[in-house]
Amino acid sequence: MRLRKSFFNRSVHEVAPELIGATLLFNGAGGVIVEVEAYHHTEPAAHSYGGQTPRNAVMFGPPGYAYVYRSYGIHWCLNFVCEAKGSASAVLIRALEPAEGLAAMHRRRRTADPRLLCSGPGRLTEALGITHAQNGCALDAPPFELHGRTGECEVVAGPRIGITKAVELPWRYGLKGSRFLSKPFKA
DNA sequence: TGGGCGATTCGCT
DNA sequence: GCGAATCGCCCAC
Repeated sequence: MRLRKSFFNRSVHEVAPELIGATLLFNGAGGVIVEVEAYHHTEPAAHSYGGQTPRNAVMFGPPGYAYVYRSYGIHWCLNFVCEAKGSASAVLIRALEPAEGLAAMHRRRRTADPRLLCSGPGRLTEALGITHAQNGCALDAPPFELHGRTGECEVVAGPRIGITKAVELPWRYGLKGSRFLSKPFKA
């Protein structure tokens, strides 16, 4: 089932685990979401924690849109804006299991190893061809295509990766046992 | 107005 | 394991 904007108009803590097993395509390239992290404006690791700036403005807008920011001056990271307008919460998409548009993704990533295509937030945006041009784009319209998961899947949770604030919050979610995680979950 | 630092990745040791 | 690449934001001067 195709995900509409209303899917995202709920608590980020409901949406994030439900995105595991969903399918994300961009211009026909992408795959199954196997790892995400939730960020909420009330918690200091979120970009929106300190209030609205030109960079994070999309986070303060309505849910169901893409927030894309530059990480370490090099990579692009893709988020889905959640909750009601002004809540400024989002889900960071961290890893996909590649499924569609494999040739294009291998070309953009310059690797033959399928596990290096989309296993990391910077890697998956490069594989799909997502940049700041997509900041503020609707998620329920081309070139984005999002489908809800079709069957049951086992979701595991743990602490988020690569942050220095609010490190203890277990807001990283993953597909149990997936070989395409950016890092394994602690057993 | 400038220096430090971050939701990262890659290559070399 | 460690450090470099590199851009925008933020806080201290």
